[in-house]
Amino acid sequence: MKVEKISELTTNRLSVYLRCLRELSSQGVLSVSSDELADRFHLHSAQIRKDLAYFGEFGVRGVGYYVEGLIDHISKILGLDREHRVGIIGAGRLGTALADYYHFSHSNFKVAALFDTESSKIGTKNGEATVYDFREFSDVVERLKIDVAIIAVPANFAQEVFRRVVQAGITAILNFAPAPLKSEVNIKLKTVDLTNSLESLSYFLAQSEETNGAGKILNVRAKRKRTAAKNAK
Amino acid sequence: MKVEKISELTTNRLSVYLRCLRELSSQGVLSVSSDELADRFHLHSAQIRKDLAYFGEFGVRGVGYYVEGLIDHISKILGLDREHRVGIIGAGRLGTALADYYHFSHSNFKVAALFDTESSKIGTKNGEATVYDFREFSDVVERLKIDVAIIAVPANFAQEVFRRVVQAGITAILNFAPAPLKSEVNIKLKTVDLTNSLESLSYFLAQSEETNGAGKILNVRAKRKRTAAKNAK
DNA sequence: TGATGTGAAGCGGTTCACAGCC
DNA sequence: GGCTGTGAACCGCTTCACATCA
Repeated sequence: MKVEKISELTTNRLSVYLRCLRELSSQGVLSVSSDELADRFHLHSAQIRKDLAYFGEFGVRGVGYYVEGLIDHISKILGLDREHRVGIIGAGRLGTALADYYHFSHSNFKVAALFDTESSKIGTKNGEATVYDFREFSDVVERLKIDVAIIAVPANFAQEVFRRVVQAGITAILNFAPAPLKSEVNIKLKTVDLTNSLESLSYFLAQSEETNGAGKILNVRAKRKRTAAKNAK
Repeated sequence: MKVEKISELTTNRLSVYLRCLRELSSQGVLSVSSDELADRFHLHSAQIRKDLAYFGEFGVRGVGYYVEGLIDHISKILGLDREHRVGIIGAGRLGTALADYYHFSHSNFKVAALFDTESSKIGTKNGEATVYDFREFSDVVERLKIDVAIIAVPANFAQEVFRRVVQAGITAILNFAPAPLKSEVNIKLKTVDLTNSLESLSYFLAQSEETNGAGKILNVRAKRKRTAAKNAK
């Protein structure tokens, strides 16, 4: 075990391992080797061993990892042994859908409140969570002990919402707005860009068309200079 | 310009650049340097130049990049110069929310259809898209010329849905089910794991508690061996 | 014997630094 | 002079290979 900085790639994988281990547990499996885990999600066994070894010696040589014990360890490492309370800013379609999604994914994340500025939405219920006025964000955060924020507002509001969220003392933020938020130290900001995800699929489609279809990729170098010059208008 | 394999990290960034360039364009900005772009989203300027240089010499030395021209180039590279037609499998809360989201993000992705197996949902409208019976997936895909699929079903159905989607000839798939899908060559599968995203925030919170609070990180090595042994039960 | 834990090697992506060009 | 395009250096993550231990 080292006292190195743990990469986010590692913690992401821990969360994936955990899901798998829970399934194994429900199937009554007692122990599992890194090799077995590796081919569930197509990863390398050494990677799994390294990820786990950062945090301690959880395995037993010649045997593997005991499923129940490992679940406990990973849960504790990820801080999933205690409940987190989530506030979702933006009670539009996306915000309410996320509220639902997380509500039913019976995890340690409880959606405690939604926030919006539109008066027609304020006061409505969404499952068990009420929609509050975003102008009272700080107060509600304190009262409901919210420690995680999800931003689900249009891009042009995102930076301002982010500022207010940080101001209210929230340090962990999941952002769904397609905006390049300027973050700060000691604030964990994670952006999920739904448009981006589709566009990168589009690139793949464009590539396979080119290779299946007529022209080979990028044999157009000569043209480029002219194009750039022309763009000057 | 090289004829190397382009990393997905690069294409993701291209999509981010594109959004920024469109904004600049709407502000009437004519040209922009890699340095200016770099501090919009806090990136390194060399990175931006490299990303672009993979595809051609779009810049002008001493000047920068012409905004309009670069928008055209990136759009073409990402295949956003033509429309894509999306089918969403799973007409639950998440599926319909995504349908809405993509419908209003006036991009080149048109949600052409949703799919479900629940008879109460089949035939209903969702914005402009109808919910079809998933059992007729292949037919509808062909008829509506769908080329991108979004999987928004519970985890336990995901692998089977994935199989059917591939069978119908779809090669680009965005998956929201928290399941480790086994993919194939020539199929582009991208998974967005909403639970995962929150759990990695949780790790961050757990860390900052430890450092702010009592114990320093991981001074518990000695305990570990005992714990592992005990887990054997 | 069989699987872990881990230095060392390998690899891919980012940053540096500067030649080349406008 | 200023900014791009790019080889070289750098850095961090992944994979290898093997000593270690139940």
